[in-house]
Amino acid sequence: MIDLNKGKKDFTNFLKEHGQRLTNERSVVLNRILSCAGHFDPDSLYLQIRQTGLKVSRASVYRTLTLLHKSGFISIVGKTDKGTIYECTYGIKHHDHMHCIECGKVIEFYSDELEKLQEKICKKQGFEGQSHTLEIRGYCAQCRKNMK
Amino acid sequence: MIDLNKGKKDFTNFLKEHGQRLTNERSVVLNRILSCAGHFDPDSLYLQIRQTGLKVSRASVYRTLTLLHKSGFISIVGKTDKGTIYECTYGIKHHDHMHCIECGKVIEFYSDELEKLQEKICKKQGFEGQSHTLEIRGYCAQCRKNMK
DNA sequence: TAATAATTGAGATTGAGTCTCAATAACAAT
DNA sequence: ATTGTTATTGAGACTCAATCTCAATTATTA
Repeated sequence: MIDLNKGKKDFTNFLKEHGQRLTNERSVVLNRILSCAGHFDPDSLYLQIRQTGLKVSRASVYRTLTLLHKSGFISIVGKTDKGTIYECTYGIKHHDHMHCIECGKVIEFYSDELEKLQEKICKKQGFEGQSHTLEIRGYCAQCRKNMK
Repeated sequence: MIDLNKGKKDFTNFLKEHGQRLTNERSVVLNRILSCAGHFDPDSLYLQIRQTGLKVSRASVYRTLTLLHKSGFISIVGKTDKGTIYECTYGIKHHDHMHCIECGKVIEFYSDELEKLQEKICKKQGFEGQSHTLEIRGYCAQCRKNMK
């Protein structure tokens, strides 16, 4: 379970470092995101917040998402015709994915060696990596067996 | 160098399989994409085509890009405030991407070490990798400089 | 050549996301 | 606490990439 208070504190610190303030509106958005892990898009988030009776404008939701993105609390998973899809990455252990083309199974994996190699590659370019997405598509062990 | 004729033939085949036709407009767009490798966005592509004196409407450019995407000739690298960024993947050697959160710049890179490590990781899982996508998000050298 | 079906283009339309700016809220200093 | 300073908010206007419309056009099939 994610520690809401720690989240709030960490976000406040990030804001302070940039001469910005933790307002009620930002707090509302942050809480909503931390408490319902998973993917979301800005407009749905806005509607959800409004449904709970809280008042945060669309503009503020968008502005807060930009801040949360820059601070690394959330990351962009992709963009669809319904808009940007974000996911909460705060307090979530990073992992990558293998995706079986045959059966659709998704295997999560983590490799420290891989992480370090990526860092090394970034450094070479003067690039400061914040997050990444790696998806390997292919055939899982089970499906490979079945093919033979 | 990319074989324009082979490209045309392959695209025609794809279209035929879907009961569609290779028109002059589609041909113009295809040629433009195959002959200038690299990243591009739909509107710039449209303007480039118009500059050469050829007449293809914006709508057709967008429609053709959708087709080329579905047929695997091009793939989406990312989205910026200037629109979707595509890249030609037909006959192009594989590479991965770094995406600057600040300015939207996309840096291509290739690391043999990385490819081999991924293979090794797959093997451990009994997974047979066919293709992959890696996007590292963060800040490019230029933007990091500007931040200071 | 005629019939059929896909395609085009100009401009209207959509919709995610941004911007404006006066009103308001948070913070720092006294 | 009060005041001054500065960041933030919200409603709605605005932007602009992308899609849709539909009559005119073009490619294919019979």
